[in-house]
Amino acid sequence: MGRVKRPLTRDRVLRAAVRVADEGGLGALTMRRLAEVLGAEAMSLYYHVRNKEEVLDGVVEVITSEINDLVDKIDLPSEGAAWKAAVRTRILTAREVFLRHPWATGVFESRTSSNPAVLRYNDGMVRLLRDGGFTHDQIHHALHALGSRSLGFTQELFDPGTGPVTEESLAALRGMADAFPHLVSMLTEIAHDDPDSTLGWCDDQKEFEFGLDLILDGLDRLRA
Amino acid sequence: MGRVKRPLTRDRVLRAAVRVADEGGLGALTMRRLAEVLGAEAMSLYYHVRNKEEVLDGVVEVITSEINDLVDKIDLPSEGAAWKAAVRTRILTAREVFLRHPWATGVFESRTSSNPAVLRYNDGMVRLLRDGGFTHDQIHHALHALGSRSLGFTQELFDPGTGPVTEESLAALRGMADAFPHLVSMLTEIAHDDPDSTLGWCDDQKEFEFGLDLILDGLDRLRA
DNA sequence: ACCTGAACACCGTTCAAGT
DNA sequence: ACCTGAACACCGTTCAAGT
Repeated sequence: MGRVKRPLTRDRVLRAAVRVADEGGLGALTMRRLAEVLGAEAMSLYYHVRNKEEVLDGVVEVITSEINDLVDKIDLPSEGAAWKAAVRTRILTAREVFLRHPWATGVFESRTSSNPAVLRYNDGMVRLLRDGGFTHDQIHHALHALGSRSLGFTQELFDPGTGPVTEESLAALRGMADAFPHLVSMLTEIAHDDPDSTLGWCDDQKEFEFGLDLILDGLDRLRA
Repeated sequence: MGRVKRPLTRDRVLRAAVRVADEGGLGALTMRRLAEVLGAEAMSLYYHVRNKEEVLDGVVEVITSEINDLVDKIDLPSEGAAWKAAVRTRILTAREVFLRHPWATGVFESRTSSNPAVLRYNDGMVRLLRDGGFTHDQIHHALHALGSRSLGFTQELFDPGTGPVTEESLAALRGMADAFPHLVSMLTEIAHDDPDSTLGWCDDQKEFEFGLDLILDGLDRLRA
């Protein structure tokens, strides 16, 4: 934060990009704003990165490195049946990083990046599954089946509302009973079972773990 | 495509938006280009939609309606154990629509939309799972576990390359053996097993079905 | 009610020029 | 080698004005 103007580097640019997005969301991450926080002009950035795409690729690298730093510290057995707990912990640890940088999932989704950090993360995943006794072919399928869950986040399309369950939202729900009877039945029952839910309609973490365990259990059954 | 200038409507605007993206990708979908194909000025669009966000929300609605038209025609038993085949067919049918509009997954990912079309799709999904004997609570978990897979697409982060397996790509792979030993071992074995693969490293459809079946089998085991 | 022209505030990026 | 000022081509959007 000092007033002294350190020279720009690719690394400083990318770390600043994460900081800008942390503070103002992905929309705040413009080349001009990025230069501003670095005490430089927008055009100076182009000496260190080719274009904005490269900044976003770099952001993926920075975030994934943060994940790697955390998962590298995990010291759990992974031989045989222990693979599952090891992979589960790895993924839930990675997830913590996305909870700190909620805007980052969108960046990961927008590119199929295979930078060194992501490759290293996947390499560790292959190792754990290998320890579990899976064949290379099974591991390949497993990584595809996990998709973004492997890094700790999911794309939710079913979102019955993020706010808390209120009298208004319940009334709105009743109004849709004719058009979407099965959906409304389900949601009213869920709201009724947990009327004081301060978490809103769903507990993201619980749902993530449910889906993750479903897949891990399924994989475990495939082991030789 | 007659020369006659029909009046703009919200519906015409949204359908044109899908057409523009089909032809030039999501990047081509600008308000100015959209107006152009409709034979109007960009500013005229704002009489029918609030802003570009609403155009994108509308695109989700149009695409999901296309999906609903297809899945509504499916006539399969869904009582008891038959639920699985019914859901599987529904999802793979929805997937066909995204294969026709590959740019659309990005739009779905960028918003948690609950427009009427998406609600209707989910309503049908709840019905099928209900027929299968699941409780409302289980169905709720199931929809979260499926995530975007419920609509027929996944977010792939593990992508070892889209091109075909060539001598160059294999050489590049060998160069990474020190840094990512487990990953490289896996990929070389996969390439070796299927050396003439014209599909490239992975068959997207096969991987999608593998992951889908893993989840559906897992859910089936939860039924009362 | 429906559409438009001109204008504004913002992008990412190029290029020639500075030190 | 590193940084910058001015400028360009493009956005989405506002607003007053047309029919």
